[in-house]
Amino acid sequence: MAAPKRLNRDALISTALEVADREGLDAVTIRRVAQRHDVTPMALYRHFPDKDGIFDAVIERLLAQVRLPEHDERPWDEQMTELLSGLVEALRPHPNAATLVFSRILSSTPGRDITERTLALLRRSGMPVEQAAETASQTLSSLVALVIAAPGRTGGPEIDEAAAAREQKAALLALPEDRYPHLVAAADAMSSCGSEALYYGRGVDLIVTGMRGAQRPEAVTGR
Amino acid sequence: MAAPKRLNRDALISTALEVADREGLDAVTIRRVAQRHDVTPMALYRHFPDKDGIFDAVIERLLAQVRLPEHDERPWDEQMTELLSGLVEALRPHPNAATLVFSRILSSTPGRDITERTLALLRRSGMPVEQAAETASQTLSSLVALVIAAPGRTGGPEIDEAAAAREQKAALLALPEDRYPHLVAAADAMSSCGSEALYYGRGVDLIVTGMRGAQRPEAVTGR
DNA sequence: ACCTGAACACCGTTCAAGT
DNA sequence: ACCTGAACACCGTTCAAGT
Repeated sequence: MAAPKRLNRDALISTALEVADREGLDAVTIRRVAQRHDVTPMALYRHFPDKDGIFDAVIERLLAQVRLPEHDERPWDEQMTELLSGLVEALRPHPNAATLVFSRILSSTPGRDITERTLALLRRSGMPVEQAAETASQTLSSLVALVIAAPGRTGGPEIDEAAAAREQKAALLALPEDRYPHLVAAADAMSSCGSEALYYGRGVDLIVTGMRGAQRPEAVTGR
Repeated sequence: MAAPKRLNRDALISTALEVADREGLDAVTIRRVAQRHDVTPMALYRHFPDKDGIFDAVIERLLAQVRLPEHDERPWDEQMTELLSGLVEALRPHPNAATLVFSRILSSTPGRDITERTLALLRRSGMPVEQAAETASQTLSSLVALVIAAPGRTGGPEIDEAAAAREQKAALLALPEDRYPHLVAAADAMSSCGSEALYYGRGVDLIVTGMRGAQRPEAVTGR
């Protein structure tokens, strides 16, 4: 008879994600995840090839939450906005884990689906294949960056987020005002999101507007 | 008499950066850097408070290379393009280290200078302070993302870059064409930069065009 | 099939010395 | 002032076993 398996892959992924959310990516260790399940570190190797495999699974889960917009006759930029907003929504709750997406979009199935759709919409907008590929790549990584570097985030363990934001703000306000007038004036907005909805809404708009501009060559400056 | 100091802070930073470039960020360890200078790990603690201090110094050096454009009467978007291109040029040779920039732009002097100038140009474009702060934050992190996730980069140790690109391309070409028609068609462009100059030039344009669009409300869709 | 246990080659960092 | 040495509490991972 098979031994009753005590370990569950999905639960392990959840634990890894929780640890990442609460204490940062560096706190996610095989030994720590194992401990939370009252199991030897080596037990995890039944479910993942190695530590990176755990991260792969975490990202796959996050990206799988993204719902692709229905195929319909709406303008491409409207659908693009919906698609990209979906990606942002999926990553927002997990800014620490988001870093892992950079190297993994094309190696997970849901990531490939998102990329495929982005490419499709860019092609529909009139872009040649090569430029669409470049733009898709730039776009998706930029959105990940938006989540990682959202004002108020330190990138660290994030024990007390509000305190970190206050500290950040104080540091900016303490800057010499003659050298950093704008940084001092924007201390508040640079150290915490007034409205996350607005921050991400505008972030997506920045990109989509840039895409639209690429379709109107006269708007592009070049270098 | 003071003992002749064998260790040099700048040289240590160079070593850290070299290791990062060649073998990835994870390969940068205090012990490894120390070993390259024929010194005990503890010797480094004379020059840096801890490991993170080494990373801080690495990023400070990279960002210090960015030359801010002269103050002149050219249009804001032209100056912005120059500024952002300068940042990209500084980071391009060090994609592995670039990840560290996210959490450090505002905590290094050159990073603050870059951010201050970005804010100034956005304000000059007509943006209100809060939006300028948001946009500056989004812009700078997006450019970092461009470097980190440039087609052809795996994010890993990068032993053989060309081989990794070929492998990536083969993986894309092996995808089912009915489900991923665009991904298959764009396999080449998704797995390596045809022209890095074009990739980064268009990347900067994407952002700057997005900024211009924020000044023309009718171009913004919203959500 | 699923998990354990001991071991190996690494980490960052503290503390107490040496010269 | 500058560096060493031993030690501590961690890592990921291999190998060989237990049930």
